[in-house]
Amino acid sequence: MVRLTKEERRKQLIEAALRALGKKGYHDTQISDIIAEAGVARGTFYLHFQSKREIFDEIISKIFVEVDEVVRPINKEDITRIPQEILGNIERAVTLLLENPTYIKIFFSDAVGLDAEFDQRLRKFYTQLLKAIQGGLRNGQEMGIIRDVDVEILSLCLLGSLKEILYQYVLGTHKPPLKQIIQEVYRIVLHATIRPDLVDQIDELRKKA
Amino acid sequence: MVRLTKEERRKQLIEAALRALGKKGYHDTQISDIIAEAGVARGTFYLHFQSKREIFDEIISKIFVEVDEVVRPINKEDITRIPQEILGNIERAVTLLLENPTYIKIFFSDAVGLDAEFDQRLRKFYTQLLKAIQGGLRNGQEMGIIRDVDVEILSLCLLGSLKEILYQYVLGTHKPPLKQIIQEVYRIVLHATIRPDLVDQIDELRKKA
Amino acid sequence: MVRLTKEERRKQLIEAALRALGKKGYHDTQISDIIAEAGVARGTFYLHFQSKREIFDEIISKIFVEVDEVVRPINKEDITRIPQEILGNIERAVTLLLENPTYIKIFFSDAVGLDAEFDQRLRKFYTQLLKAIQGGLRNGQEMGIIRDVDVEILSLCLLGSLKEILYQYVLGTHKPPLKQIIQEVYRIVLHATIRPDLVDQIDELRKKA
Amino acid sequence: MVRLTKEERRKQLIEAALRALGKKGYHDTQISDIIAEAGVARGTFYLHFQSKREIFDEIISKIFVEVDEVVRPINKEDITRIPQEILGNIERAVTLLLENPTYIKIFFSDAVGLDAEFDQRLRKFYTQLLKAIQGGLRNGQEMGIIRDVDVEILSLCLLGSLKEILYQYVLGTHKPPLKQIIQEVYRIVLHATIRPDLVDQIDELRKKA
DNA sequence: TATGAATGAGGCTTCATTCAT
DNA sequence: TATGAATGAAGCCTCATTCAT
Repeated sequence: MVRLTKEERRKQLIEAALRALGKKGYHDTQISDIIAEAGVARGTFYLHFQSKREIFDEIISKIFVEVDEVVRPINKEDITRIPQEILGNIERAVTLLLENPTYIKIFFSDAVGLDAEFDQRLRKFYTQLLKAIQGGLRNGQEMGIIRDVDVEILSLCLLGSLKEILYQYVLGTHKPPLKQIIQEVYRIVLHATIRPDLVDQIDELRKKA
Repeated sequence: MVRLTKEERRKQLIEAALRALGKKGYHDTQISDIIAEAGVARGTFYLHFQSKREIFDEIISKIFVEVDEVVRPINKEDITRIPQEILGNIERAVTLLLENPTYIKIFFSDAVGLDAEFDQRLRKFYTQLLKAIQGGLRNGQEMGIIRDVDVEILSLCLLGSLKEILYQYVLGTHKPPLKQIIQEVYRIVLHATIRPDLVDQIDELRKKA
Repeated sequence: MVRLTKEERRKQLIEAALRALGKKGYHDTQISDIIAEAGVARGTFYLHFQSKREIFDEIISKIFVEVDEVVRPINKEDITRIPQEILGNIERAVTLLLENPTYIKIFFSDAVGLDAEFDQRLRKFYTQLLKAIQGGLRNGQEMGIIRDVDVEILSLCLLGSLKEILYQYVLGTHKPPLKQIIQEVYRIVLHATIRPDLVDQIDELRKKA
Repeated sequence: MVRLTKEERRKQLIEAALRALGKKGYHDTQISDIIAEAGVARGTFYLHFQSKREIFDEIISKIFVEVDEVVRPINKEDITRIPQEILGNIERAVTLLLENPTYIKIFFSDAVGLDAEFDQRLRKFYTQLLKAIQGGLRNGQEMGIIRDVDVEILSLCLLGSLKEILYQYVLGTHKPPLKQIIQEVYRIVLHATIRPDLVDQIDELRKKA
């Protein structure tokens, strides 16, 4: 019988749950899996979490927080730095997710349809993300950089593209080096969004930075 | 007690299951839901399907078939018709899915992570779809129409964009008219893929058609 | 596998639960006991009752109803018949309870403290019973038959006496013939309540009847 | 961490358990409740009691002892003092119980049906009590004071009356002042037991004393 | 073919008790 | 003596599947 402090055990259980979730997905992950992964007795789990649901909530929140920490607001003062900053956000987010493939699995599949309450949290998260993207795009349009395009649909495309790449990455279908992914995504985004005649010019900015 | 032929009953059960699935998702759909929806006794279900899993498989297959039927191979002989044909494929697929939102729900959430066997089927489906898209893109590159871009990543972007739009559509977040969706997607795809200097030219082709 | 109609099985389960309750009391009666007693699988229980609590509620209600059916309102028109009618009520109630000793066990011990909701039902039942007794006593006082005594306390004494006799009967401590119990209780009640100088006179009335 | 002697801690735990029991009843009182009430760690409890059952036994014994200490044997030499002594016993017992409502709760509800062993202790206690009452009654019959009545049933009535009054008192249904309760009970007992023609005479004795 | 009562493995959670510190 | 983390048996309930009618 190994004794840890409450805090340590809690953390360990969350990590164990994350591993279990990664292996089996939410619906097939049982308390048994989590405690086996943690090497702990059944009762110990309930010493730290009131229910299976609670630990899952904790995990979701944890992921939200980590993603939030990594995505920084774009400083729109200095136009020349905008591409770089967008790129930085994408890079940091993608890196975080690729380093924690389970996060992707949870976000993109398990969680959806989990239950009403969670669906709402997830939807809210995406809605905010989309709002942010849309804001950026509209801003670009006002500045005359972004093409005349339905901003809402374009934002969905950007989000969907990223999600799909990550998802397939996790599935192992396609695993190019991280740098390359970012690079390509950036270029695609560029073409999809920037006024055709400005693409080269903008890209120059980035290369300099 | 209504007596139907085996085939009729089977079909009726599949439709009932589809409705139930649409309401609750795979994991929360119980046999009880299906038979309630079908207005049939418990035993009757097992007269037609060996297990819950089997009817689900059937449904998946059904969806695959329908999607397959709607996506037609592009005739590459006549270059001028290519955009139109691609557009046609997208339109037909999108229409099918939007008319059967449950299909989307199943594909994009429930099914993922269902279990190893299903995951493989789904992956295979997507792999084929991606292969087709990639083929088209490479073709376009050879012909000098498509930009010099990582075809694999671009194909993921296209797929992801479409999925995301459909998914958000189902969630009800964003519900523009079908025509507009197709239109915008097409334009985004165009810019994302076509050599910038050819965009206008190509678009002309489509308008004529 | 024996098949009964839903109604039959339900009834059988209630009877089984009643037996189990009689043997072990509420807190120690497990679903296992009930289904063992009924010779039925675990799932079968839940086909008929949503929870352990539900079947217990059902049983309580059943007992309430049976007791209610047996206790008839006293007709105060004909004074000479009042003693006889009271006696009849007591006799029928006592007979019912002695024939179903489990009822007594449940009422007098298991049930008390079960939980807030049930406690309230039980309390309400007793309150009504006490009200009825008190009404009878006050009536008697107005007619000059019943001694000048605190009616509320006297009613508690009457109720408590009866409960105790029944309870000890069930425990097996003291098991005189039913007739004798009724007889003695009546006489005790008589002396405890009736104006001393009228006792003999009143008792004559009963003997005639 | 306050350090107490073994004896002090034990006493403190018993008091805490008594409070917990009073709030929730035996079946719903958990070790957690007791230690929370005592402000002590889980392990500490088991340092002093081997099991939940043990502390409960201790409590029961404690109550038995206290009741025993309060009920004094009747001195039958001086007939004139008998009513007073009986009254004194009742008064002291009732006072003790009303000052410790938990005792009543435990005795009259929780405990009953607890388990075979405890049931036996309780039954033995009551049997002794009843024997004592019966002894007194028979004595009175020999002396020609008590009516010709079934002593066993009468003793049950007396016990039951007292129990019911106390129980309803605890429930809060009826809370007259203590003095009045004793008074009324005495009068009821008097009429229920004493030869009708002696009632007044006997009551005089008490008033003088 | 149709019914719906019956089954029982399996999951979640509780809580008295133990044990390392 | 005191702590509180850890244990695991045992109970409740669900639900896919079976089977007698």
